[in-house]
Amino acid sequence: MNDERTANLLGALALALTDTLTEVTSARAERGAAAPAALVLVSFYPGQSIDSLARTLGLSHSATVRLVDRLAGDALLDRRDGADGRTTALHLTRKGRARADAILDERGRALTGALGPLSTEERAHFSQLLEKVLGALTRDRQHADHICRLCDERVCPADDCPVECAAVERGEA
Amino acid sequence: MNDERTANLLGALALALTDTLTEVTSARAERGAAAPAALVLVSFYPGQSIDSLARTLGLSHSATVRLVDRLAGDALLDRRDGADGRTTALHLTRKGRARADAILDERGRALTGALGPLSTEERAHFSQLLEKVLGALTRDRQHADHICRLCDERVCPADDCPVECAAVERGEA
DNA sequence: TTATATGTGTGCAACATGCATATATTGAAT
DNA sequence: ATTCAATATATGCATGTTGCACACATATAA
Repeated sequence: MNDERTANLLGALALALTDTLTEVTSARAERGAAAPAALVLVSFYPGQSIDSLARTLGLSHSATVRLVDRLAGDALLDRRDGADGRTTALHLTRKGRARADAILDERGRALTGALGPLSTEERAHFSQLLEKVLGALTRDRQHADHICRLCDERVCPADDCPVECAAVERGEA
Repeated sequence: MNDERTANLLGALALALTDTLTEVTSARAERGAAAPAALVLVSFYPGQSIDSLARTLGLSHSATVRLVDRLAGDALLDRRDGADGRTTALHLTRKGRARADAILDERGRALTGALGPLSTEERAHFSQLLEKVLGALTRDRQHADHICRLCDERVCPADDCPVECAAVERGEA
């Protein structure tokens, strides 16, 4: 077989899917490319600080402050007092939670649709292959969080996630 | 099996790969996210007009004019006279060709690396599954070109490309 | 010849982003 | 207890990419 061609197909699929997902998720939070991920992350990890969010998003601190400004301006999230006097605890509003859910639903719909042409057996095998590739790709904890920044942890819990598991392994070593 | 989880893994992989590929390719043409694709497209389809490039990139016309300005300013491509008096024919300079090659090489390296954990048999199967998903994803000719905007046609010629083939099928219908 | 469509380029404003910096709070060392 | 470095948040500013509206040139059709 031609590995280079397989690699190229993989690249094309990644690009095509990311295009679609960006389109679909950004439509629900029109505040830049990172906005949907921010909502999803705060939804699953409420009380998170801006700095922690910045690291997971892969944005600078100041860019994240501005992003939070915009989302708070849209009444999608609140800044509350953190345990530490310096930190801010981010929480979604009711409206923000609805947006986060919509983002995850649309994303899930698009991705499930992409699996449409595969049979049940093929999907099972595809899943195994995806797990292998994903696990090997993961560099460390922070990278893992970044990769999973748009993941739906309702259907893919952390203890069963190949990316999370790889991060834990790397962390122990 | 859990389809939603498989879908989620697919989304995570697409995101992780696109992050890496964007990083790797943008490092060779630091003129915005679309710059690497522009170089690759002009490399495989020299003489192309700005409008055609804009449609394939999915950018507005004016944004593409500016992108071409920047790339020409970096001496990566030339504007020549087109057959039509209105159109510009885009051609890469020697330097631009070298960049396009570097972009494709780095992209290929990253993607081939991602396939590392798979056995020969697994890669062959993976390839088949990717083809099915990609083909079904393709909407029309223009979408096909957009999906393949960073593809290495040296290793994945159009007559053997599932995306191209799907576009042709759709076009005939 | 006139009207319409197509292709290119520019003025302008909007937007997201990073760097440098200011300020406040925490924790550790003296 | 005081001082100093580290941490967290926020802001001023500059940069870079983008789209819209528009101007202009060229081609095509009526």
